[in-house]
Amino acid sequence: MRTRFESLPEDKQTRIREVCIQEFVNHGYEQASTNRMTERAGISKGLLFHYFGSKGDLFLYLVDYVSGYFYDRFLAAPLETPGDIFDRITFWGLKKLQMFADNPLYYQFLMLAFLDRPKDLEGALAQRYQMLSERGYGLLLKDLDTSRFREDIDQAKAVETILMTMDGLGKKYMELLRNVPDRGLSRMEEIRQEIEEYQRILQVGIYRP
Amino acid sequence: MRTRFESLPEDKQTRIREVCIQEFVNHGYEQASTNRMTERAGISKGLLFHYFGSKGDLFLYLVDYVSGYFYDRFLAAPLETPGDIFDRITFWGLKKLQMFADNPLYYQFLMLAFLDRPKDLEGALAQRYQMLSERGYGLLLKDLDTSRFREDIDQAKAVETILMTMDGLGKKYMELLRNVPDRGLSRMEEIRQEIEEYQRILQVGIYRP
Amino acid sequence: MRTRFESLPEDKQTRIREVCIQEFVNHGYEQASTNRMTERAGISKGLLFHYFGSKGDLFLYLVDYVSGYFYDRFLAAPLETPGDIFDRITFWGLKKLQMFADNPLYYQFLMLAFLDRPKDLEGALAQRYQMLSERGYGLLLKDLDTSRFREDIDQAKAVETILMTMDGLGKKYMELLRNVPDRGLSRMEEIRQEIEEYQRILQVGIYRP
Amino acid sequence: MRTRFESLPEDKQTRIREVCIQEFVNHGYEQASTNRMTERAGISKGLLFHYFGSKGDLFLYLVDYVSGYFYDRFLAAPLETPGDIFDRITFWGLKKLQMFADNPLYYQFLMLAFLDRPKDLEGALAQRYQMLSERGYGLLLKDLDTSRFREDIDQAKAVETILMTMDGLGKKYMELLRNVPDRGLSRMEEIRQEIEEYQRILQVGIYRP
DNA sequence: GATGAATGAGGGTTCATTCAT
DNA sequence: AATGAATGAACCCTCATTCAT
Repeated sequence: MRTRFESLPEDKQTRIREVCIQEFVNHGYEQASTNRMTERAGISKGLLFHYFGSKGDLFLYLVDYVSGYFYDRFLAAPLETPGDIFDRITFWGLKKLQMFADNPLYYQFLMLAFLDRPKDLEGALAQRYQMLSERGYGLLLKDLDTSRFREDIDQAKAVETILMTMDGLGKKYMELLRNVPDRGLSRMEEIRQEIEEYQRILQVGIYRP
Repeated sequence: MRTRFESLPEDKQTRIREVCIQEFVNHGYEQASTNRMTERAGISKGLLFHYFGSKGDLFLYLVDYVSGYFYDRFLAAPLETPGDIFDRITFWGLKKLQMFADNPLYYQFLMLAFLDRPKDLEGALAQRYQMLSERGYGLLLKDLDTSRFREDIDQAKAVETILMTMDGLGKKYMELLRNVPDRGLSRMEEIRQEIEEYQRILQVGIYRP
Repeated sequence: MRTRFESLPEDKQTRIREVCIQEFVNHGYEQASTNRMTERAGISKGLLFHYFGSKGDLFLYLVDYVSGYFYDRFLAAPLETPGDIFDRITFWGLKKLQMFADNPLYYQFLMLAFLDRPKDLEGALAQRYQMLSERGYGLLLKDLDTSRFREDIDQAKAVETILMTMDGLGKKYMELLRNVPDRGLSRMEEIRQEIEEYQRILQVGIYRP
Repeated sequence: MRTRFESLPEDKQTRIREVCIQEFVNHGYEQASTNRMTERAGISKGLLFHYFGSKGDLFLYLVDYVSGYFYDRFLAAPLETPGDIFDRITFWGLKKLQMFADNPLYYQFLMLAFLDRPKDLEGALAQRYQMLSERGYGLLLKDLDTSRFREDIDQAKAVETILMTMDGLGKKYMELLRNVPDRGLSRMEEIRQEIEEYQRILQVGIYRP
């Protein structure tokens, strides 16, 4: 069942979406102004509410749209990476980088929506986050092969160490891409090598045996 | 040179500060209302502006105050921890936990100020963050003893791996403290042991030799 | 000459009418929303205006429809009640009760239209009220037989005393029916007896001779 | 404890009150516009809310003010009318007429507030109505002397007959005063005589013995 | 120093109505 | 006949800030 908005010509939809996402990313949910949105999109105040009903529903629509956008492009393929946890995480980390590089605006919007959740929409967003997580990150830890792990360490903590390091790396690359976005995916191979060095450090340890 | 505000009786200063910090923490910078602050502090609207000039200046004053508060209590002492990088980081991580446990409201306020920087105050806050960082975290990596590190790994990356893991751990504990604040520092010893297990994993590595 | 609306299939007409009347009764004329009406009736916004031209015209159409509805069922038969003024008024009062019980929604709508007249429609409604009154209530006082009245009292005032008492009673019963609508007409005989007691009091007077 | 508004110069208070009451009487609670009020009172939009907080609170303030106005002038004196129920009711009925004649605008405002209670304020208004009623009308039926009543009629119904007739009369006079307000209290004596004729009719009855 | 009355732009949202399709 | 996108004024209310007292 198409919503009112989705029945619009594609280019108009796109223009309105970009304007609204930009406004949300620039000012945050509460501080974003529907007035500015309509001005910049060149439509009347009333029309935005004709389409979406309320600021909150507009936000949720955009979350769904952007989630779908990334899902189709990056997440739809099942996570069938062979190999151990390091391989899987590399695969997943690079996917996130690709998503960011592909559309930094959209990616920032999702981060805003999922990490700085506006209070009013907490419930609705938590649910969406859950769903999207399960389709991606969540599968990472299923059926994990830890046969090569040392036996004298806490295995759960070992896994968490890997995850924390990779989270930190992800944040670092994201920051870098945000500040020098034009280099985009061109560094991808370079980054992959860097990740591998970090993984090797985790594998063999830092101290001499 | 004392500001107008600092010439007030200490208890009145304190009351006003607590009310304002609470309001900022509860609503964020933009959503915080100076009207509510004056109402709750029991002073007139005009007076707040008489003291601080503007909402932004009030915020910066509070950032400086809270920074000073923590600096005096936790950061002033030089970082003379003996031992290698792991020891230093443990020392630093526990300090952050202590700061949170000592005054969760102030800690949250600083996190708000430094991590979700309000656009208008971006510059002023970045500068303050820089200064505070250098006095604490920054010293961590000075004159680092890496003599026990393996030679076949990238040393800078090894250090960063440690830092990233410890950042992740810090976030985890902070979350825990926020949700179960009454346990407070009582778990400190427990946490120290947990940190050491993580460090051991980093030291010896995850895979069997 | 059939209006556009009246050329519609009967069931569609009915659905639209019920929805609109309900909306007017629930919210009053000004607060009633044509948007909600079209949503609930399952027709487009434009169509309502295609049929009725404006909110005001829609309201007047409904007034006419409901007036006609009651007129056909309850008022068309000439008021040929034999007997004196008391008999006639009893007859008329019971009619009003029947009208309410027959269709409380319609009855409330007419009360809204005629007693809380929306400012914009004041003139048009006053005229309609006049017409409907004359066909019902108005006939009540034509060719009145007052031969049994005392001679030492003002006859016009005596008649008005009866009318005012009966109006008061009517309001009381209406309130009762609204609050306990399911009992509906079942109390009709009981009410008739009550009315007769009031009339007897008026006939013989309150004080001892 | 004076409210913000009550600390204003008396003439400014009066101007604002009259403007707001007029607006409420002209358009009803929901349809009344705070924008129009501030325009006509010559104050800024924000100021009205600075004084009263919300449209609803403004309305309740006005209800209290007008209630107090009438209470001081007409209701404060205890209802010590000697004589029977007819005397009491005459006394009370004339009071209401005086109240209307004294300030028709205020009187209409109270009728609006108490009889067409805005839904949002239902509770607060019901409570105020209760209190005002008890101080006036409510006392009417206390310690009633019905010793001169006939014994063959239902006494409760007899009392109610009187009340209903007088209500009807009250409404009639009110209507008349509204349409010819300039005559005001000048007809008071005339009206008193008319009331007495109605009461005599009720006392002796309409039919010949 | 201290007050709080005063401002007016801007917030999200609803509304009856129009008109190209 | 029927649609629903489109309008823009108006709604109540909040805001940080100013300034005469």
